[in-house]
Amino acid sequence: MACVTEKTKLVRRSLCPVSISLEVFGDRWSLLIVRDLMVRGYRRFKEFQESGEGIATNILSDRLQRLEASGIITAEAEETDGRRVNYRLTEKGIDLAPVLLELLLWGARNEKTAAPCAVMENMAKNRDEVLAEVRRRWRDRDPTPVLPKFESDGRMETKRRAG
Amino acid sequence: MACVTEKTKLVRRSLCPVSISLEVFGDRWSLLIVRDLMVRGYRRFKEFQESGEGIATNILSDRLQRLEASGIITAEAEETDGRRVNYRLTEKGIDLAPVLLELLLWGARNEKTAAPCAVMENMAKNRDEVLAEVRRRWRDRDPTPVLPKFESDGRMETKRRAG
DNA sequence: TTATTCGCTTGCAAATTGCAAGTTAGATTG
DNA sequence: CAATCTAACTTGCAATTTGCAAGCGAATAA
Repeated sequence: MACVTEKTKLVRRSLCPVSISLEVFGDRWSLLIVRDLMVRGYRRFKEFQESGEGIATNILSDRLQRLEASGIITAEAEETDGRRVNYRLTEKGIDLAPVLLELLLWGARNEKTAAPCAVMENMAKNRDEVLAEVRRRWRDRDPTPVLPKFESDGRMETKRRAG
Repeated sequence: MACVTEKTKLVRRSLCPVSISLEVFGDRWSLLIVRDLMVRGYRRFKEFQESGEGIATNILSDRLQRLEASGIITAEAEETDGRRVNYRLTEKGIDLAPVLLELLLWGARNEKTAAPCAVMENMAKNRDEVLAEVRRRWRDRDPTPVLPKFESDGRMETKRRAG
């Protein structure tokens, strides 16, 4: 029982790979950031912030740090502008491509989204090609989006307390 | 702007399939429950509760309800014992098998887990067969685990506040 | 030098999770 | 039949995390 000099708490968990994976990114924001890096070609804080998902800056900052600590991304200041930080997926991070692709396909098939059906079906039929292309763009540092950004239709879903 | 008679709040989100998927199960507990149904053959509240992940009963209950509301699982009282509720993945739920499999493989490859490497490599090489088997067991209501339960090694990772 | 931009950080409120005890209904036991 | 046990939650409250919006400090532009 090591007594560590950090704020800590008793943690109980299994060593199942799914469980371990979910400890790394078992929250919605982390995988959305990975998506933005992998699929949309985003690199910078401001881009993630404006991704259309409504992430708060403190959460974004926290998640970027966690992803970096987990070895999924790296952060590097731009040489021409020291204020700018460019984030990039690591090999470990790009290895999440199949997870992201399956999430994408599941969502497109089972929920209402703005993704064109034909595009999704094509991706489902050509998983290997898609994954290879994602990896090529990552290797070549090509920021071209794999898919466009599917905006919300501008209508906000509002809910209100009864009464 | 529909005014609903429920507790609600302004929600802003994109219509990207990944984002939508993560709204359904972008928390660690939901996917762990799906794993237990899909991989371990669990059906009952008590089984999930005792899965070794340390889920609190209120969270378990809440997540089961949400998964049911999302159409991912169904809940049915047992005929021989009306206290018992059997949960089962729907077609929509079993369609998450590729997501779970990729999570499993990513975890096994990139993190320290208790999964035997040979088993994981074999699964990675035979994704289609694995997915077919998972679906067959689901269709036949065969609760045989696809994989054993990877226990924590009995040692609890404890942390304590400084001082 | 002032103004703008970038990537955070901060203070506080709201929401969610976690803990452990409690409740209710169904089943079993004696 | 009453007492006891079991299954699936529910509850009250504390701890933690998320969300909002303003603020900060460093780098760059004008």
